[in-house]
Amino acid sequence: MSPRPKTWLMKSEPGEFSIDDLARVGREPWTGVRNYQARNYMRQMQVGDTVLFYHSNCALPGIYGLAEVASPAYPDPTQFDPSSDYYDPKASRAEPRWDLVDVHYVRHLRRPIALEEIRRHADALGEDFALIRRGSRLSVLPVTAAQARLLLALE
DNA sequence: GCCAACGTTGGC
DNA sequence: GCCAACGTTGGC
Repeated sequence: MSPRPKTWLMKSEPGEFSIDDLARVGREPWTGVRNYQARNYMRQMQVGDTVLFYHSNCALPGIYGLAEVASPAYPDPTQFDPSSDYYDPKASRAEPRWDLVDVHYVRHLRRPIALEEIRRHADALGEDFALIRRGSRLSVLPVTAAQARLLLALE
């Protein structure tokens, strides 16, 4: 049994869904993850785990806020919806492929922690930090307690 | 089971 | 908008 709560980092394009959007709605199902490794990490999540909310594909990529896992993993309904961008014709309700968790808003960071700043601490963060591992595009990834402490100390 | 082609991610 | 890196697909 690993210590709880754990910390995770989840990426979202702010043009699609930003920390401001999460603050407005309060709670949101994290739809659209279509990568097996990211899905498997969501399956490991437990209610109460901390989420570092990361903005990708934007002017200043980085961590913008904190959220919390609000549900255990369950099938992502968008995989069944032919009108959704995330529809997966190979998934069925009997045999779903993709899971998600709900997250709820905790707070904005006092200031964003930019990717560029995070990179400057690459040595301390270590090789296992997938966010800055070369070539890694994982959109859901685990953060160790030490890494989380270091990152949040930058705020 | 190999691997080329293709689509996607995401920083810059 | 470019492009490197990666994951998936499908022909063989």
